[in-house]
Amino acid sequence: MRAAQATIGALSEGTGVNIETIRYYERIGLLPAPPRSAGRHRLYGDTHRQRLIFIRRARELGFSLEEVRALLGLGGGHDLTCGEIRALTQHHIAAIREKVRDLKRLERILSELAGQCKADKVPDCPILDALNAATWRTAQR
Amino acid sequence: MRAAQATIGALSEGTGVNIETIRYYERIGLLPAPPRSAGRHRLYGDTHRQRLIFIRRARELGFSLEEVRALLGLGGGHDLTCGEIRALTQHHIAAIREKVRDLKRLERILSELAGQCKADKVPDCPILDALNAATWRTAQR
DNA sequence: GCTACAATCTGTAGCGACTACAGATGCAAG
DNA sequence: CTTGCATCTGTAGTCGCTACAGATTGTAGC
Repeated sequence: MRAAQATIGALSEGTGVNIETIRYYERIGLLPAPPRSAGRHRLYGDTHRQRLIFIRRARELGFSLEEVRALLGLGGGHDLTCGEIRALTQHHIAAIREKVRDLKRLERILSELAGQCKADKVPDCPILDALNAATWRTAQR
Repeated sequence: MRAAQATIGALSEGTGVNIETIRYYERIGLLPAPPRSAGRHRLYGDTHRQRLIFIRRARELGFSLEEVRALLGLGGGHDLTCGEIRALTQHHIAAIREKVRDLKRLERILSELAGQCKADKVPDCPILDALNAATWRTAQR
């Protein structure tokens, strides 16, 4: 383990998290405030780096910042049990599946509309027509 | 055609667009300001209703408000050609496909992690373990 | 030591697309 | 006329950052 003391720039470089975002995470209490240099510059150690990487990975998996907060055990005293984390995850999976369904339906509709465009030869645009007439109608939300 | 003059509440009811959202669309110039009653209440006609439904449908298809503005021909004088609209649409389709791919990858990873949870019997949580160790790593963005 | 110049600091405002108030009016039924 | 809902304007909040401005600090070359 090298670099026990990293500046915010080095941490950003090393984790792939934007500098502004790191400060933002500190402000909202996700990342603990690190010690400072004589001139008030932040100096991060390995625990901070690991925590930040954890946050980034959880974000990549689609957890919201509030959920990350819960996963980190910052939510009012007690850590989540494994069962609670599993429930949270499965809730996510369901949401993702629904979103995939929605997007696929959208893609199909848009593809059909685009397919009706005969390369600038038609007088009026079938896509605008569809937006005005809407025989397709997406499901109610 | 009934109800040549609808209040904002009736319009909202009839189109499925929130009252606040209707006022918001007016404020940003997507929906023209309607005439008012003696007491400054908005009174909408059929053209407004049709326009609002057009906006809602375009939004349902994933067009941004700026794109809707373009589709409506509000973007600085000239309307979009059919070819431009088609290009816009196909750009969307590509973006949607990419999002679907990302979400499916996410779903697969989360499902695998959730599957490793053996219903509260294991000592430590495999999901948290994964967030800390991250052998899976999602692709760089 | 001095001078550049880069990095970091704090604080605030902006993004998209709404949503949620507060506090003041208007309107329609009984 | 009163009651109570609808609507009005204006502003602030949401989420997860991102982008400044303007002031300091850290560092490398001379």
